Amino acid sequence: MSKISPKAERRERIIESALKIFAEKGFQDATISEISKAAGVSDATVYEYFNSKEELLFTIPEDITVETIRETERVMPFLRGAESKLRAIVQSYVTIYEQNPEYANLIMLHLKTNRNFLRTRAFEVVRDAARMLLECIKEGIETGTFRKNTDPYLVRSIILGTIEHLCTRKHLQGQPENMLSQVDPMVDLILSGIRAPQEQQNISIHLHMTGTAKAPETITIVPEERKP
Amino acid sequence: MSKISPKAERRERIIESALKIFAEKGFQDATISEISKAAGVSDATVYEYFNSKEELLFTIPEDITVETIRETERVMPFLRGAESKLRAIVQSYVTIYEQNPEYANLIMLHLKTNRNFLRTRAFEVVRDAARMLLECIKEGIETGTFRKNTDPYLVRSIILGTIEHLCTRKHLQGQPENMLSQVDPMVDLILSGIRAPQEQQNISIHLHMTGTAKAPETITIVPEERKP
Amino acid sequence: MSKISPKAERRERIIESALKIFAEKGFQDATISEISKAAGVSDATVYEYFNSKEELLFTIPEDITVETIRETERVMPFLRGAESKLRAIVQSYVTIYEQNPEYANLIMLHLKTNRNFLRTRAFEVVRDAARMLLECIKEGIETGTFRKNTDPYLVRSIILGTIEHLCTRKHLQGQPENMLSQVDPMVDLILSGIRAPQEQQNISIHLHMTGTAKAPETITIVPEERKP
Amino acid sequence: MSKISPKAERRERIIESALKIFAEKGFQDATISEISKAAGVSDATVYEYFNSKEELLFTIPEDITVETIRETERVMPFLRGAESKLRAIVQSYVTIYEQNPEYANLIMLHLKTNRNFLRTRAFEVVRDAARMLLECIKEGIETGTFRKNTDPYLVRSIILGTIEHLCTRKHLQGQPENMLSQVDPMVDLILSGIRAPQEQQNISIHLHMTGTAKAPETITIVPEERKP
DNA sequence: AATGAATGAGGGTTCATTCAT
DNA sequence: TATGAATGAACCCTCATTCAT
Repeated sequence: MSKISPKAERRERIIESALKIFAEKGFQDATISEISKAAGVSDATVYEYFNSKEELLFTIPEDITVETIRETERVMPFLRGAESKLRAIVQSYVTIYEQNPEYANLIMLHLKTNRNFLRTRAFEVVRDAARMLLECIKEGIETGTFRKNTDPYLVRSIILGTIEHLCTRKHLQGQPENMLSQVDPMVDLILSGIRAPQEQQNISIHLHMTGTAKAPETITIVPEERKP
Repeated sequence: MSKISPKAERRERIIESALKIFAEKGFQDATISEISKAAGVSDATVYEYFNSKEELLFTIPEDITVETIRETERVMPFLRGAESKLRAIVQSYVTIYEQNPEYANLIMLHLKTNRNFLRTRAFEVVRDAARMLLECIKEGIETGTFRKNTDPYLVRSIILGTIEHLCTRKHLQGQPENMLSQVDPMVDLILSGIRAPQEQQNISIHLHMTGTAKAPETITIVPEERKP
Repeated sequence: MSKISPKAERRERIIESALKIFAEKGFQDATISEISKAAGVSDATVYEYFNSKEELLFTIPEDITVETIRETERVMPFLRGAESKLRAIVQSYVTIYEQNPEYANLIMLHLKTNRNFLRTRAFEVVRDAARMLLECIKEGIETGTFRKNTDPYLVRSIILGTIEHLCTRKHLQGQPENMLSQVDPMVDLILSGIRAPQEQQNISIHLHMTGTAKAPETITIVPEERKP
Repeated sequence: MSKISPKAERRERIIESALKIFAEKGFQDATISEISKAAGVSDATVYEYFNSKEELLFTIPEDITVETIRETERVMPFLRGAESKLRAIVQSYVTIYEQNPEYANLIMLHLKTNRNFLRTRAFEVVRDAARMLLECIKEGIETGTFRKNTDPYLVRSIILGTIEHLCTRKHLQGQPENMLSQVDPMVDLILSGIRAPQEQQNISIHLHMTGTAKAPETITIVPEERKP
């Protein structure tokens, strides 16, 4: 039924070529000529669809970003508890980047540091996603899952920063090979850091002072020796 | 007594101008003309000191990076315990970036994602610093301060990623105003996430004095001395 | 009927301007700006047609060289005897240079000594022409027209060297005014130098009629058969 | 006795370096910096001795040219006959070029086609040499050694052109290996071409017609048909 | 709607030459 | 006298963008 219009298809081809080439060479070192050739159209045709090289750049992440975020948002309601949600969001982020290396490359190496990108529709979606993460952290705090004095903004920065760092590192230096395997350790670590202290960790010691002896003036607690 | 040679002084001026302008406009959008004008020299003079625009770019972080890292390394021996060291390193990183906003800008927005920068002398120093951080984490694991199953590389990524994220965010969006104030919460959070469980240190002791003896006025908990 | 495409026409104009200007100022002192202006196009347009200044330089002689050489080759089959051929070739060379002074200038003053020109398609044609000349000399030797011990390579060097010298001299010092008038004397001189001695053709015959018999009406001198 | 002044020695070093480098790379592609470095002096020092890069270029051939020409001139009076002189001059030319390959290279590839070189003191010497050659040819004509109708200018062009061609070819293409071995064949060839016809080549045939017949009115010499 | 062709605008880089020391 | 240091003046080349067809 949904016949793709040849025009939309052409547009798509241009975007794909642009993604590939921008990711490989960066915005400045990529040329329209190169992109149009890869897309099988003329330079001028690129300008039929996009007003400028930069507009083309900024259009690339739109679809994929929007799509993925929407998907994640759709899953959210089915998850219970801040921890599960947080884990799901992180998983979602990393999955996108792992499955779309060129997209990841473009975002991490070329768009994230572009001032004009901040004024972009695509970036708004990114901002939405970041907000979702923030809400989730706040929820955890409110429900008592996370420490009361947790700074949700800081936690978000830690999460996003870590993902970005891993992703950038992977694309520049080839490590880590598989980012997805890092998700659980990373989330575990952060959750450990912000989880509210659990009751069972508090030990009550009942001292029954039998006899008439004076209570000791000093109680020395000697931690068990750690075996090296 | 050590009069600064006019040549070194000129060189310094060029580097400073370049830092300012590269940070403001990025590598590609900055022109040698602009930089040379800002430094009060001619275009050709820039090329007397640096072989190319890119060499100029890569020379900028050298001094400041080297200097700061060395300083941090000098402090290390005086610190006891992985936690203190880790905190000091983070503090050191953030201090540089906080005190040299243009340098931070250049690193975070323009150099971090530059493939050629990886082959740079300045980057080697950066790598050294990252290694120092890693060693510190490993030390914490070995001495039992941190969990045995901690992945030191992941922890490092979390730390560096967070710093980078905060820094990038500050330079693109103006927040957080003061990164230094984030150091302690951030380190606390991460340490909480990787600290080995030490019941003795976290437990609440409820003394129910059921006898007739007088309650002691002071209970001193003396942790056993840690052997260095 | 065959309307010249405007593109080819533009290209032609650029080549003509380049010829003029390169001939006048030499390769290094000519600028693309100058050439493009003379051709009535922009600098960038020159680069639409030629990849570099040097490529433009090397393209210039292509057409004219190829064309003339081919023409000379076409005439060859109609000529009988090495001497006639040799004379025709020299005539052909000199005619080109006489009729295309700028081309001559470019070749003699700027291309002949250019190392990279040796790797050029145009130069291959030049080499072909030189080979044709060589073959012709060899033919003369084989057929006995020229001395057996003639070194064909030397003869060729003499011929080409002379033409080049005359041409260079004309363009630098204005003399000789008309090179074509030098062709016959030059060829005569060289032929005299390499022609096989043929006593029969040069001898004076003195007839002293001392008897009363009737003289024959025809005396046929039969040159001794030459052993191949 | 003749202590070389250190200044003259410096000057000499600069000239030698310049010869080497100009010959190797050509005038335009050689840099003063390169030359001064090779000479062990500073750029500025080069300008103490020579007013410009071009002046330096033109100064190079002076000494060697003057010296060689003078030497040849000194030998001339001891030679008898135009042929001997002509041969000596050619020999002299070729010897210089053979023994000073860099000098030959410079002259043939870089100076010979330089318009400004014509206004040079060094070129005057070259002109003198050419005049000497011309005189020698004229002498041969006057003394009857060479044909009366010989064009001395053309002969000179043939001689100089051949030498130049051989020399250029050697430096660009490596052939001929040894130019000196070409001197005799070349001179022989040219002399054969211009030598006045010798008496002994006229053969007298005495026909003794016995009988009473009338002498023939016409003797036709029919050269045998050449088989194609 | 698509494009072949053209170009304006601009930037990095080089180097002969100068001059204060 | 020698030079380290500085630079003015150019030039080649690139490419995003436009526009007539």
